[in-house]
Amino acid sequence: MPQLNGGGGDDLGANDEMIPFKDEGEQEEKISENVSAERDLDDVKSSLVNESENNSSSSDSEAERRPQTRPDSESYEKTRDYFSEALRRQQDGGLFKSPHYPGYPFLMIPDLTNPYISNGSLSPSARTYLQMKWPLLDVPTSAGIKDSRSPTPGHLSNKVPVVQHAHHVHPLTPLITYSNEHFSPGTPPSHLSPEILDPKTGIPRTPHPSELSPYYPLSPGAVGSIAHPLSWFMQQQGQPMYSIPPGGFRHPYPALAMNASMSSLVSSRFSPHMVTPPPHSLHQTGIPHPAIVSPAIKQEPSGDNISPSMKSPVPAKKDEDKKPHIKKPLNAFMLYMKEMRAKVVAECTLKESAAINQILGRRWHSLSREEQAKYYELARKERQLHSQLYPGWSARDNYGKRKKRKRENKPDSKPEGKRTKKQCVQYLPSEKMCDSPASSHGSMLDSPATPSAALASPAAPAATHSEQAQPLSLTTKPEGRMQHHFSLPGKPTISIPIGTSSSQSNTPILTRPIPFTSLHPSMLSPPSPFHQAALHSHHSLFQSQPLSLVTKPTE
DNA sequence: GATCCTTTGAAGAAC
DNA sequence: GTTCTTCAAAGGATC
Repeated sequence: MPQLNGGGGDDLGANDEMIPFKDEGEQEEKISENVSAERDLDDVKSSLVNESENNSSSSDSEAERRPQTRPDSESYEKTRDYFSEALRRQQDGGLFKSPHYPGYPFLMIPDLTNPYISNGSLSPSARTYLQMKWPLLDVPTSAGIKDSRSPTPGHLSNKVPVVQHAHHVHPLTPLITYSNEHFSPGTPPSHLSPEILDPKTGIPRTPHPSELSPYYPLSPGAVGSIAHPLSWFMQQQGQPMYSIPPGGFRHPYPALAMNASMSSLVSSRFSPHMVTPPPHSLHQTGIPHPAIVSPAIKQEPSGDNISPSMKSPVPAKKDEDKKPHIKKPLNAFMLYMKEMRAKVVAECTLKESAAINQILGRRWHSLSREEQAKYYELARKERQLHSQLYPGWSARDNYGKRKKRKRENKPDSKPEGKRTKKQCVQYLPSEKMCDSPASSHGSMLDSPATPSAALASPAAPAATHSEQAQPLSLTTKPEGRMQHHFSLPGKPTISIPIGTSSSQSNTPILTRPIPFTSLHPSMLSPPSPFHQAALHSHHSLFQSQPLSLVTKPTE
């Protein structure tokens, strides 16, 4: 199970060799080539196209072309050095020395002149961090944080939910703002703002507790017993946590008494159905709170997605229907996906989530172990919090909530007839290619091959099912049904499926074509050295279908 | 409007 | 212990 050592991740990189982020030799070779980025891009594109057109002729050129997929590696290196230096300086500053969780990106505090000036004991920078990471941290004292210099944009305050974050913004984004690209110092998201503009008067006001977290399913008495998932940081910061009365309390707004980070986690993530609605389930603006009008379960058209308080008073619902749907806590990849999706979408003309997810999946594997560790840790905390909030909840509870997925019928029925799979005819992009410049901040988007996820992350689980080990995400799963296991000392075993996915057998590998030219080269991160090794070991297999856009023939 | 697709990871069931 | 299945998010595509 990919859980980080709760001890704080000191072992994240202790014993494992750190594969060089960038192969110097490779870079030198690349420099010597002195090929322009555009040409590289063209090469990559044509290579990919050729691969899909002609499977047989691409294999040996692929390895050579790999390095060319990073035409901006030099600038990336510079950027990386810059941030490394920034990190070093920041750490030298003593503010965040020796973080318990090295994976947490203390280096990504983008703006130490954040308008949210503390009136407390924290230095502005520290306060900035807290405000950014745990926007609700100062909720109880938010009235005292008012700073006329940082008026919250009204349009944001009014529409951006406090608990349910805006579209494409991960609800935990404030918690996992690993990149300053997510943070615009000038326009802090309203949910980070200590105050909210009254939509009518425009006067900043203290957020109503119900807006901060309008729902908590916890019994008041249970709240106090919950250990703060992020207490390590709270304590480290010397920031007093919200004092939760031992033995519980009877606060009209339990969320107010919940510590902040938990509040943000809970309020943004977990279903409102679990919670006794606040006295008013409408947002103070009168607009239904986005979190309350949660998407819930699409497959539950029975009205469960409406807050109980908003339902018609007619209680003629079965208990089953009333049974709240508690969603699973997000795993690390999901957290990553939520945060990075917008980026990928912004950089790419692709709109299909399936395609985006493929890119994200590949990038996920390209993340360094530290980067992944951040998400593993967040996911772990989410699970921890989830288990604390819903002690009796089991993932099994959600089984069957969705309509049965099609693949359930797949094993013996081929998908003909209804919903015939679109043949993955390669289509050359008519749309503008994804030519958005890669991030220049050394973000994950540009991350060159680094130790693969499974390899890199100490928390990475051994791939237990075939779907979980697809190191070359955009590739076709070759025929057959084999799994090759790779293991390194101290590394989780990695299963590289050389066959169809068990749960998706008979399924086209790529049921929809992905226009390669819509993929920025940086999105097609080259496989990690480990992946390359794996790839090499199965060269012949992958050679036959290196980057196929051809639908795997159904059987 | 409902479902599929696609990704990885977690959890549970089944073997 | 291993394998398999389901669900979590997202949104365009498809039925």
